[in-house]
Parts: sequence; C-alpha cells; structure tokens
Amino acid sequence: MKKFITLLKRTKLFSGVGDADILSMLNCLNATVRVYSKGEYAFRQGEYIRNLMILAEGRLHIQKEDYWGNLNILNEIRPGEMFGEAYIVPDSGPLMNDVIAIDESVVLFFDMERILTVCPSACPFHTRLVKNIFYTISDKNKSLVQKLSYMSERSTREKLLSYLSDEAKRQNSSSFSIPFNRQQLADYLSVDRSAMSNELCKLRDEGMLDFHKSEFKLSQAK
Amino acid sequence: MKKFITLLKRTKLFSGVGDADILSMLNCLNATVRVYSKGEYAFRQGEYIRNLMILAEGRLHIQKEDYWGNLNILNEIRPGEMFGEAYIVPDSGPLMNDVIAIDESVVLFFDMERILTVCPSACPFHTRLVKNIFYTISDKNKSLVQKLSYMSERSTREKLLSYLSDEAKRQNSSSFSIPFNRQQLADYLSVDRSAMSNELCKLRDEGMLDFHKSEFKLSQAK
DNA sequence: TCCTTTCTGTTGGAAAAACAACAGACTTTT
DNA sequence: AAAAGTCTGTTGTTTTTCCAACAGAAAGGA
Repeated sequence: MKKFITLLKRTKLFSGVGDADILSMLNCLNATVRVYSKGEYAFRQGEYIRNLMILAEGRLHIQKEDYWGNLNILNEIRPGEMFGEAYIVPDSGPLMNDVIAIDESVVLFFDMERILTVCPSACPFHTRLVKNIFYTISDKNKSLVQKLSYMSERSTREKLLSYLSDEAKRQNSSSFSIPFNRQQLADYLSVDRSAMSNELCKLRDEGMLDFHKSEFKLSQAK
Repeated sequence: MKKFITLLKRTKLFSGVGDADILSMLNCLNATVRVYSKGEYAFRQGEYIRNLMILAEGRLHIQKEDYWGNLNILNEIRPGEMFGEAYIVPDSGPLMNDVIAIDESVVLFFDMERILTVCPSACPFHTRLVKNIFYTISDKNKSLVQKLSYMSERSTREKLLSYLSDEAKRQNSSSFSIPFNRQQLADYLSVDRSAMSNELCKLRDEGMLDFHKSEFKLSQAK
C-alpha cells in the first residue's frame, strides 16, 4: 500500500492528510487493491457497488449500452480520480453503466461504510476525510447543475449566452477567458461546432459581445 | 425550534433521528431561523454562503438573471427541501443564482462547519446526520448525471431512447411506467412537446416501442 | 524558414426541431 | 349529464441545427 501514498496525497480525497496518517487511514478504511487488465470490465451494469474507488494507475471508461445496443462513453477516469461515490447510498439501486479498463488499471477500494461511520476521535484525520469527500461531491454537484442549466437552453445561441454570462459572473468581469477551444466548447454544450461558431459571429455582429480566440468580452446589445 | 421537529423528522437530512435527538442536534448545529416576506430575496447572486438551509414553510425559487437581464427559473424549493449544499465548499466562489421567496417563507440555517467537524461521540446522532447529508447529495448527483446523459444526446429521438432505455434498466423490465405526462417529459428532456410526441409515434410505428399514456414497452426494432 | 497540422470561420444543402394551431380523448367540476 | 378544462396526437410552416466541405490563420515541428 505504501507505494500509493505519493498518488493519494495529491487526490482531493486525501488532500491535507500527511503521509503517516494516510497509511493508518488506509487500514482504517479497509483499503484493498485490484488490478484490471486491458479490456476487462471493472463493473457491469446491474451490479451493486458498496465501495468508493480511486483509480491509481491506468485509464477507465464509464460507458453505457442502451436497450438497442448502442454504446455511449460517458466519462473517462484518470489516475487520482474518484468514482462510484454516487452509488454508495444503501438503496441506490444497481449500477446503470459499465466501467471498463482501457489500459491495464490499478484500482483502490475503500469501505464506504467506514468512511462515514468510524468515530473521528479514533482516527484524527477522519474528520478531514469526511470534509474532503463532502467537498468533492459538493463541487461536482455544483458543476453538474451549472452545465445542466446551459444545456437546458433550447437554442445554441441561448446556450452560449447563458454559459458566457455565467463565466463573466464567475470571473467577475465582462472580459474573461474560457478554458475551451471552439470544439471543446461545442462538446461541452452538446452542439455542433460549426453552427456554434456561426452563432458566435452573429452575436459579435449584433454587438452583444466580442472575442479573440478564447478571450471574450460581453457588451450591451446595440 | 420545537415546532419544526415534526417537519424535520420527515426530511432526508434528519431521517432516522428521534425527536429528542433532533432538538439537541439543532443546538449542536447552531440552527437559526429567518423569515422572508413574499418577494424578498433570501440570497443574491454574488453572495457567499456558509450555511446549509432547509425550507420549513413557504416556497422559494432559485433563479438566474443573465448579463443581458433575461430571467430564468432553475428550481422551486418546497418545504422540507435542503438547499445551498453545493456552496459550502470553502473556496467555491460566490453564489451564481438568486434565491427569492415566492410566498412568505421560513428558512432554517445550519452551521455547515459544525456538521462536518464536531466529534460524533459528543452527539450520538451526528454520524447519522453526516450519512444522511452525504446520501442526499450523492443521490442528487446521480440523478443529475443521468439527466445530463439524456440531455447531451443531440436529437429528440436519441434523448427519448436513452431516457426510456435507462428507465427500463432501472425498473428491470421492458415494460414500465414513467412519472411524467408528455409535457413534463418534454420539459425534463428540454425539448418541444409536440415534436417529442411526434417522435414517440414514429418510434412506435417503427416497432421500437409501444405505449399507452405513461406506460411504455420497449421491443426490438422490426 | 518551410511544411504540416490544428483551429476557426464560412457556406449551402439536408435534416430536424420549434412553433402554432387544432381535434379528439379523457378528466374533473358543476 | 353537461360543461369546462386538460392531455395527446397530428399537421403544415418556419426556423434552427446538423453536416460536409473548404480556405485562411495560427501553431508547432523539422
């Protein structure tokens, strides 16, 4: 287990916890390791998950196959990332997705029940851990809600405006830069790139905003 | 505070906690009450939130105004529901939305720091509370991810298929009923009702599925 | 520097969704 | 039982998006 400490101290889950404490917590949380070979399924749709996982090495895809057999990749997990946190609720039902190892992958399993139950006084950094995990899912929650608010706009134009408007708020300035190129932004908003690019230029021509590469500036419509 | 116990014991946050314990926990969590009159803003965009809130009475809207002044209602909070949980992360930035009282509303404030920090041994139901709050957020997370996976499909048809496919999985049967009427389903998937209704009928005519009101049955395409 | 690759804006035609409007089926109220 | 209201499917028109293709600009590598 020792070899994972360097990785773990950089994860959100164990941030702020010292090396020695991580080691003792791994015991406390009943941590186990499992290696999946390339192409192997870590979990399959319909299974029940009772652990919280962190990917130590490799690469995983969370994917979904629908009733008619169409495959859809929902997410790629990279080393240090946590997954499974949404399925540890006692009666949360079976897993709706498949988790497959794209490369040979090393996965750490933590006993979720212990994370939430064991008395912090017995393990001084337990409180820290609970906070960290809480903060992590809380953050995720927030970004999901935000993305959802953009995506529920009906038109590409409105998706763009709501996203850019929020970004301006967040960065507290009408001039700001975004962390996406055009293709990434289109993917994020689930729209076609060329149509989006087109719409951006229309907005510019209408005087609503201006941009250069990933730098944007919002203005009042003329 | 006593008068809120009946309500609180029915919330997800305090489920499984007895009356007496709720009362002592309210102290432990530094619970405070605030009444908002109809039309009053509980929070405004740009503020920082340091509490977890439960609506005791009334009705709140979480809404957003964009840079150009367009208003958008994101969510309606009803009695017993929790909110603000996504903003308690220390450096989560300012609130991006407004929270406004639609009717006169009574809101309970809980000290988030205390929820996550105080040693459970001092307050026997604290562990229970941490679990409850974790489960609640976790559940919300899961439903957000699911909704997002439907909404990121590009066409109405694909949105429908992914939603119905998941519903069949979840209910573990190719025959199932959904909790929406047509308009609600359209709103949930962010599409036009009539176009969706049209698409549903096409799918039926192609032999992919059958339905009657909110009862659906998936089948292999002919 | 030149060459290759990536990124962005632009276009025109094809496909899909939104919109408006309406009729029949079903519910609820009176 | 009648009336009013809601829900659903259907249609035709308008608007928007998607898609494919391309050219210039920018970035990166040889």
